[in-house]
Amino acid sequence: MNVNMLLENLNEQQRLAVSAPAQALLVLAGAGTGKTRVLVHRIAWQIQVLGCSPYSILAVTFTNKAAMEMRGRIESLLKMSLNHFWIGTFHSIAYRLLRRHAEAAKLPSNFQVIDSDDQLRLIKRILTDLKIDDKKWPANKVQYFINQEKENGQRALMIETTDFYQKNMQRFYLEYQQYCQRSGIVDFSELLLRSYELLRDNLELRNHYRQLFRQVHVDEFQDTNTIQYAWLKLLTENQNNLFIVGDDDQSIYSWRGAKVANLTYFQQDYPLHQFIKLEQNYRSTQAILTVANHLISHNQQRLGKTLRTDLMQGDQVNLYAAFNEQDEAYFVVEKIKQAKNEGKAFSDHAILYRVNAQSRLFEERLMLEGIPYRVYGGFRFFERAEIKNTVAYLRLIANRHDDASFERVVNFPTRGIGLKTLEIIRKYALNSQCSLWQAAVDLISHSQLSSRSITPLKQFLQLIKTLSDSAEALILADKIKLVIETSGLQTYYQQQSDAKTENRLENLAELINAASLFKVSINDQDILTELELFLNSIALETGERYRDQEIDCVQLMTLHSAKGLEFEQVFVVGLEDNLFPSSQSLYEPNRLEEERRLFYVGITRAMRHLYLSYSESRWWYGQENNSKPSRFLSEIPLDSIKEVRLRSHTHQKPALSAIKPPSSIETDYKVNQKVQHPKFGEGIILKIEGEGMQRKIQIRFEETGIKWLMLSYAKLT
DNA sequence: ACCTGAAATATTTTT
DNA sequence: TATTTCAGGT
Repeated sequence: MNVNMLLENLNEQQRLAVSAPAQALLVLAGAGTGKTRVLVHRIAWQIQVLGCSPYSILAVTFTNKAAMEMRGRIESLLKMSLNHFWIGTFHSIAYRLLRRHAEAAKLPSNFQVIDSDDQLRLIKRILTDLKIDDKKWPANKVQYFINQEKENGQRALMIETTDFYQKNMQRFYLEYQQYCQRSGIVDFSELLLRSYELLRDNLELRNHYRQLFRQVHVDEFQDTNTIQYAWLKLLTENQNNLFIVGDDDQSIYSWRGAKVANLTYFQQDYPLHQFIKLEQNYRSTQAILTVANHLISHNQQRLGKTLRTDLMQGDQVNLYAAFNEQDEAYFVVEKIKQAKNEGKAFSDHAILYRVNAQSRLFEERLMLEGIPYRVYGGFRFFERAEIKNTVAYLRLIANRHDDASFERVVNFPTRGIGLKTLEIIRKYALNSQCSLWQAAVDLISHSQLSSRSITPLKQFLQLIKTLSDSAEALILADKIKLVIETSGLQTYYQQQSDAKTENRLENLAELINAASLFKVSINDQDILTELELFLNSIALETGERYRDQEIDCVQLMTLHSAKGLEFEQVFVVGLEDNLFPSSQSLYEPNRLEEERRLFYVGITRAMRHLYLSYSESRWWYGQENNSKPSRFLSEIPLDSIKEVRLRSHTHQKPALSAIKPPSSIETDYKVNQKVQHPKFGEGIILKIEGEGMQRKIQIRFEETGIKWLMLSYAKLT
């Protein structure tokens, strides 16, 4: 391997980025411009040419998939195995840091990672213990609040507020925080916050890692949130060695706390950075890029860049107006069949939709035609109830004082331990500040339980004890097998043999399979058992990696999960107002821009052929609704799209004529004027900005507070 | 403890 | 519409 090999087949801009000296660098890379390629070659360059040790390179991504791909590509480029490379998601890197420095992070060495589902359950539990009315203070709102605060770097006691709502939320946050600390539980946002604090408060450690990492790389930087950026800054500030790749036009996670503004902050915080734009697109035809460029130019907040391609014009972008959602699915599947007959593979096709619920129609249609397909996202493997139940048993084996798991399976499968008994155990545990397990043990020995419930409870405790004893000598996969067989789960799922539960045993078998594939990293001098490591790792994984990827099948996914992927032929479906853009984003300019970026992401996934479709009516909430074509369609020049139909529906009215830009509002508004909004109610105008279609208006609503609205869409009276 | 049916509730997007 | 939660009966 020589230097030239790493630089050949790169364009000038890419080459500049790859061969730059170690310094702060921003690569603003449009869709399909070889972003990952640059990152991969850059890392290889540092190892090969600059002589960096693989351990001295940190690369962070947002998904496990991206991390795995990057690792694989570097490995095949360098032809060496880089097992303990610092490549991973923010969460998994944070986990690794905390694992190594648990004590310094003020965590018990056997701390447990919980997923958002577990987090919600825990919050519910805490709220009931506090005797809080869950109608007034819904657990998911509390969860959202806590995570949001953590992602902004705020601990409960750091929040300064006099607001009643916030005060209450703060109290719940504090309770939750204390509970987690007591029981060594770490949720997703805690991983980030805790590892930030670890580096912030620990000069020695911080310096160690600052010296270790010669360069820190971040993929999809536009998706970083406040705490992630703060963490990166701790590692790189004043060293000027942060290498970031991102695209502000593909920022689609602001609802999850991502701050596009971090791109701007980076430019301020690293004044010596180099700035490279990648605008040469290698993925899509001219026709597709024209549509993409036009669409995204409607966004106001952009750093600005335009994609170019040397590829041919290609087929026009197609638009199909379906008369209902079934017709839409029929159309898409027909097109896929046609392409297959012309020699294309099923896996060259992707159907992209706004919400997961839309997948069903396409699945039905594909199934009917006997076409293999794969749905990404949606129900995640490790979130299925049967998996979670098994995991709960495993967790109890690893740690009997895991209350969440205790609650989950103490009476599942049912063994005669009712709510009453459980209530007594909870109360006892709360009073004596001990775990539910300990409470159960104590209550039995003090014989403070009714004779009816004492036997099953004893049996349960005995079951867990026996399980952990006999599991001790077994390998991981066999441990899990033993649990499934002995706990009664297997019998339970065997008895439940309706169509829906049929897969459950298969899923359990898959869990055993996943365990047998699980590899413990040798590197970390861990005190944890293999089981504990496995349990933590599945909290951080979606289970995607254990799936079979060999089969040739049509790809179905949300627009969000399509980011980073590419397909020969792409269908973006359901392009209707209220669905895409979603009804919750229609009236707020920032959210509308994000929806537009989401559409932009969808369009730029296509290499050769792009089909857009909408339906004139759609079943929603069990009702048939007339739908309007998405306003985004009116932002694409008409001559760059071709209207298509199937031969069977020649009577259809032309689709393009239905697409009209929203009528501009003639009424003039003044500051301080009272207005009425269909969704938000009454309010007062605070500010008006912008001209024409881009005119924005700031209103204080009595109910919902201050909001920016797009005047041309706001339907004010 | 568990079953049943009615009523409420939910639909972004994910580590 | 589909799923989940809740109340009331056994």
